[in-house]
Amino acid sequence: MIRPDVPNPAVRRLTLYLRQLEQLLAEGGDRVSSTQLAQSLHITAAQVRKDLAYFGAFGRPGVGYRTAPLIEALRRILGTDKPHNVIVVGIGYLGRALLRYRGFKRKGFNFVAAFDIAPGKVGRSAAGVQVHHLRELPRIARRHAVELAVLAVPPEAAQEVADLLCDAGIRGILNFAPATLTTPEDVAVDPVDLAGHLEQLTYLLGPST
Amino acid sequence: MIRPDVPNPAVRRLTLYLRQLEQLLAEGGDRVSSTQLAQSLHITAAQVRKDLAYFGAFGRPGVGYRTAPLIEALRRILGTDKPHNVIVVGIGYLGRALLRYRGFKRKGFNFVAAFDIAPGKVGRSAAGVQVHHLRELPRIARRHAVELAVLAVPPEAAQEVADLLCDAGIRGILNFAPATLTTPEDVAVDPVDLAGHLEQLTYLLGPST
DNA sequence: CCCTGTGAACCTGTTCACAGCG
DNA sequence: CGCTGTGAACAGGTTCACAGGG
Repeated sequence: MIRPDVPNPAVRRLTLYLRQLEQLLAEGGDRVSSTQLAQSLHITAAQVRKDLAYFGAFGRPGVGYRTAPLIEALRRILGTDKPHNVIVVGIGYLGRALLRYRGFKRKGFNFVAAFDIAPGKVGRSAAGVQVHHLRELPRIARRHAVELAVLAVPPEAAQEVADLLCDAGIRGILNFAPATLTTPEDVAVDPVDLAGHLEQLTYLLGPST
Repeated sequence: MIRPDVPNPAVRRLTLYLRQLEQLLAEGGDRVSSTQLAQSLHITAAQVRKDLAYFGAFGRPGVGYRTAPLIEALRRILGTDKPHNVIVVGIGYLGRALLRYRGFKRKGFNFVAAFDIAPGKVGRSAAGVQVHHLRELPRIARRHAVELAVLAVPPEAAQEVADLLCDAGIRGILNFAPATLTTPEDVAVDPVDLAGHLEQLTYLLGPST
């Protein structure tokens, strides 16, 4: 199955559509129009239609989209129709919070192992997940066929760990370390720079106000 | 001082330039070329030059950019040359981890108060910050002239709390709740959907591989 | 008549290529 | 000669506007 050429921003919005649809379904709405969806997300209706149309004709003219089937379709497209095994590397406060974050499990992400190098952490468990020494990573990642990793280590260690993850067959890295990672073509990195996000907001506060 | 019309992606990259420059300075490099900067961030040199040129002529032809002054300039542009008071609303695991996250303090963000509604949390302190009842928010936010808030509450409560924040004079919200917020024009929202980010990665894993 | 799907027009942001300065 | 700053060319995404189906 060949992936059609879809703009990256459109894929990011798919997540938002899915979220909105799930809420809508919970409230008993079994149909939506692109206009409704657009308004609740503060974007245009044409945008919604075009984004969805990249992946198929899910709606019916004159009617709109049926909520439940569209949810299912979006989950299949995004890959969250099946559960995924995930590992976390770096068990500081952030790593622990992420292990406990319920939004992940709700989407079918299961943490199967955690990794660190601090003697005080290795061998214990965090949020019900066993913490292993980093050197065990290749073995354990392969055993559980893990494809996704969450990286929450200090920036100095990030690249080194990323290399290890790539060697261990990981295909996607959610990177919380404020560092730019270099990975092979076939390993995706999604960077989340927490301090950077706050910095964007201070920019918007305006000059010297 | 009127802000020139700068593309949003360019502002986001400013954060990356700053990060790279700080690392470079720590390693003793007192000059950089757009090419070096570009390579370390996996973008083009023209991009770097154009982004910086939106804000002024910081470099010298034939030489490049001087690290220290450029860092200073970027901090001033982004608004992190001065410290900022920040509050956190929602003291779950994520909220607590964010209170402890060192990357914030390193950029001059100081948490002056935390808020929740759970009786077991209110009145205690988390990560050295006092946890108040949500109803105290307006008073405390105003007293400390707080402009920025981190929102880490359940999605159902997000909009309600956002309204409260806006009324309390907050100018920017870093939103970790998976919900789209509606705010007045002059209040900026930067959404960080953690589960959404992992979902982007599963999309990239490809269909049924 | 309402609402989708879509080519075409438009716009924003990126890359190119070069003039000009140290 | 090296490297910046920048207008001009280009590319990628968004919005428009309408044809066509329920």
